[in-house]
Amino acid sequence: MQGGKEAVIVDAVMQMIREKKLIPGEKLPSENELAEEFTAPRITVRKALQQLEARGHVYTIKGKGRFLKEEAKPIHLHLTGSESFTDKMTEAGYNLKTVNISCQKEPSRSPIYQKLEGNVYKVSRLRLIENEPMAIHQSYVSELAFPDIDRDGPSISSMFAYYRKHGYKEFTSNGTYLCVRFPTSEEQKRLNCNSMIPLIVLESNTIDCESGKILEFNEIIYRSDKFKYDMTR
Amino acid sequence: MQGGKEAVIVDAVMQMIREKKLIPGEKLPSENELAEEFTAPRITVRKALQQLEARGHVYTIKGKGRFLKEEAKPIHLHLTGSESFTDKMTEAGYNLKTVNISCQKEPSRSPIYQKLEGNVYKVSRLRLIENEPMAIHQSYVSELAFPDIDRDGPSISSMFAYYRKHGYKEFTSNGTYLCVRFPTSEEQKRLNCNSMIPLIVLESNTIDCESGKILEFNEIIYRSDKFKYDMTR
DNA sequence: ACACAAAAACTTGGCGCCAAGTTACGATTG
DNA sequence: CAATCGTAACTTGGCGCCAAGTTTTTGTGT
Repeated sequence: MQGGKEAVIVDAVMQMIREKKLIPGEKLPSENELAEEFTAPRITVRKALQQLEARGHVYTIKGKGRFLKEEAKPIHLHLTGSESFTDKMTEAGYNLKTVNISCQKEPSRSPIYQKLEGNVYKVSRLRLIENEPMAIHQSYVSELAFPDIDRDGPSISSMFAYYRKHGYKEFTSNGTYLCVRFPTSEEQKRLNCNSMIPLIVLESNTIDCESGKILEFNEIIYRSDKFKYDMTR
Repeated sequence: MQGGKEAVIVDAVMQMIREKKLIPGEKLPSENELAEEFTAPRITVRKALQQLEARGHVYTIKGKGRFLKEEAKPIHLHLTGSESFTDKMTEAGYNLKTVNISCQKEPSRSPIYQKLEGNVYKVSRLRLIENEPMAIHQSYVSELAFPDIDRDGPSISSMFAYYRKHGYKEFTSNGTYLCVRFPTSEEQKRLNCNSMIPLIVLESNTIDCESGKILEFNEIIYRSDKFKYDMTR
């Protein structure tokens, strides 16, 4: 895989973007122009530009050219507080909406069965801010703990509210891990993002403070480009 | 940009990897085989496979095929403690080495001049664990605070040691932000990674506890795939 | 029957050219 | 002179085929 020239072209365009030499909506140089400028075959230029598009920086109109995308101002998100995502966004004045995507029984091969017993259901919710999909919240809940989860799950929007309805009042967690990965095609559709927008995934759990009982394991999947992640304690 | 089939193929191969249907070193199906299986043009398959390669999952040998890369076991890294990276790794028993990459004066257009006065030098160090490049640490230091930074910078491996030599004893910071971005071609070389390995960048500063003086602004650039990031407080 | 060389079949990589869409320019018409 | 239409020049997108490397099969000689 010939990466040298392609990387140089990607670097050069990224620098143009960073230094504001290109403004959002502005047309990028054409493939032919860049091929000449960098003394590279057109296919190499195309690969570089397609990489930029996959990363979400650029959109393409056939016959017209490629244009720099407008980038939204990232939303400040405190990653290390104990407040829920909902509370954080609401307090900051954002219009937050939650849409339940699905409630599905996990297949028996799923690694969740190394952590939870009984039939485990994955409840997935899409979080939208100002009507734009920003994050996916997924909770893994056992039927042993919540026998009606299969029936209730498809209409749950807040897991905390659901747990409160079952008598749990205060919640904590005993560990949170962060990883970065790329969206599946399904996630691309849900989050309206390109194939190479990295997702920040926080894996954690929810524990009832009083009994120490694990209520769920969860994953919060954020678009990495939509938030400014504050790690300050 | 035709993304549908490409994304489906990427998903399918990623699933094969996740479910251990492919073991490291094993050969992937050829472009022609996948083109037939997914009823897609060969160029679409190639794009999908090249995406997997750019993400670091696959390596290619021309004439032979594509093979699944061995993935190292991620190193546990506590992101929210106050210990230095060096202390964390050393305490965990890893063989950590630091190589000074460069010390360069920041160009006048640099955004660092909105935060620091005087000539600012960027001191870059490469952090290797078991001789494998894992992270880049970059400190932005002003000549006003450290008049000899230009001369001393190229041989600095520990900023904390340098500050201690100047009489500073205890350090804190007043904020840390996390973002995810892709490596420049230079970073790809330094970190020995492909173009689409996301980097986790922690931006912070170092403050002298006693005087409250800002000693530096810094960025720690981690390969996102090499660590298991523990966010637990 | 075995060993070696050549050819065929397979693999990924690259390129030229045509396909499909848009814009600009020149010619024609009212 | 302005408006409209057709053509050329430009744009990105896709495909067939050849390039370059590897492996397998076939043919030949001992």
